[in-house]
Amino acid sequence: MTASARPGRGASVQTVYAQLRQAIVELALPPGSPLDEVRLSQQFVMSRTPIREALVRLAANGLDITLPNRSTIVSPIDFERMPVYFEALSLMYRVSTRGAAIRHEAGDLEKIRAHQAAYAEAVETRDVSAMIGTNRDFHVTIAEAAGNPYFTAFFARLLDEGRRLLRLYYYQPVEDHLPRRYVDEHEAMVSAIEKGNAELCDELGAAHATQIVRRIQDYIARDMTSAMRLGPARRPRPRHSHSR
Amino acid sequence: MTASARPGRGASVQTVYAQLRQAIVELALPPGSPLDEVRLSQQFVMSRTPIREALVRLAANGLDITLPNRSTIVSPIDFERMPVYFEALSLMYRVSTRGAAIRHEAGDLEKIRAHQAAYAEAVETRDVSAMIGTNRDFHVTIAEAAGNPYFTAFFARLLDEGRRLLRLYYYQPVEDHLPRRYVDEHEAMVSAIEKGNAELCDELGAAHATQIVRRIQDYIARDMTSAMRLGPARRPRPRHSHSR
DNA sequence: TGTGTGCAATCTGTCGACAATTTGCGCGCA
DNA sequence: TGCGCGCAAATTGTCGACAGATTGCACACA
Repeated sequence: MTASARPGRGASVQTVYAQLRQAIVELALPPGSPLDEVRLSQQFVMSRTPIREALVRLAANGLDITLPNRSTIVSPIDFERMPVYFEALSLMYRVSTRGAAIRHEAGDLEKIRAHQAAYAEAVETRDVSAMIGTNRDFHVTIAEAAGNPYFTAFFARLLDEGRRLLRLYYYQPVEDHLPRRYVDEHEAMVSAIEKGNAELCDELGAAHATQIVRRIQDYIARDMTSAMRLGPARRPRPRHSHSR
Repeated sequence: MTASARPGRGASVQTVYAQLRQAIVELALPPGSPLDEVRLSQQFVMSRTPIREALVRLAANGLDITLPNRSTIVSPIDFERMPVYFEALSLMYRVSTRGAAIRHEAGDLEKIRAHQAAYAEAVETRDVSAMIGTNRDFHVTIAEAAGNPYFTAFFARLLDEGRRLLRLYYYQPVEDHLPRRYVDEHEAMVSAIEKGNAELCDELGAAHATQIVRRIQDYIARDMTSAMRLGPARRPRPRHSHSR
């Protein structure tokens, strides 16, 4: 989030956009926190104009919300939306994997396998940040192999929003056998794509999504029970107060 | 596209955005035409700043493309993308109609029927512009009834992009029996939604999309044969030169 | 006459400043 | 002490201007 070397003409907006995006999806900027234009124009050493443009582009991707005549804020995580979020995610898992099975071309599998290897390594080294990032890249690359830019863009947007959820819940207890299970599921997907088995890909995508949903439900449930043990007077989890 | 009454603080951007969007989807601004900031700031009577912000937001919705250090242009229609476009559109027809069958609530059907009636009237009066607009509203309202904002936003974006295609091909010969057929198909969809028959909705959505694809394919084929009759020396359709 | 170079016009990217709106605080009043 | 009003600070929306980049034209040259 700190200012780096001053970029050339035209690159300022992209710099700000990329850095803010990174900070948002990695929760360095927590949901609901204000994005003050003057403060940002001081942190990055530039005028408010490119800052504003970056904020508008972030808003278009759903990463922040512009309150008219008030400060724009990092998009809150609306937990009520989680069911429909996973509905969308599940469908895109299925569609992208299925499409990749049917339409993947020479070289696609190599790229997919490369991301898969990176993910497996992140699991081995227990690098949570790398796990989340490489997992996203893995699925985006599959979507690209499916050759439908409309789906790819939509899926990438969903996955980015999902990275924030994953940071909150998914990989919290790193001492866990489940990430390895996902490595296996990914392997099965790659294998099915290579064989061109669309139906199997569809099933694997749906199962993968189901797995993730159940996983997060478990964490939320554990979360609430552990919070309840603290007594009824305290709010369940103050950290979630920014949702809405 | 002309300047209207000067709006208040904060409304300028929305005004420019809405007007440009309208002009683009209705092909008043043809694909590939440049969106000059200074010219626009003269047409609307305001500074370049709100113009730029509107252009950025349009770019985020895929309606224009910003060429660095050059003028931004209205997004070209890439005819090579049409197959994958219809793949995406077809899926969203199915998902939104299916979802509406399962999750529609009180009052949703009334809104859907209102749009359907407006569409039917547009067909009767042979108002092409109204047909395209009401058709979009009809499907967006179904998507809203399905209650998944992720799908709704994606679908709306696809339908807006589709409005340009429709203007180019779909409703060109107004003397046609097919629009009435779509009225019937819409009726069937509403009925299936009301009954909560998700599987039937899925099939109707897929059939609706297939119908539209075949229709446009017919027009393109007719287009090319009629162009070929002009002789081999002339390019098939100069109007398509802006694609890519 | 065709081609390469250089200049001028045009347009975008960025900046600093002003105006309008919102927000928070302090004050008066019951 | 609690509540409402009004002012001041802070922040956004908009503006005009300057600098850098690109494009097109004119001109020189072969």
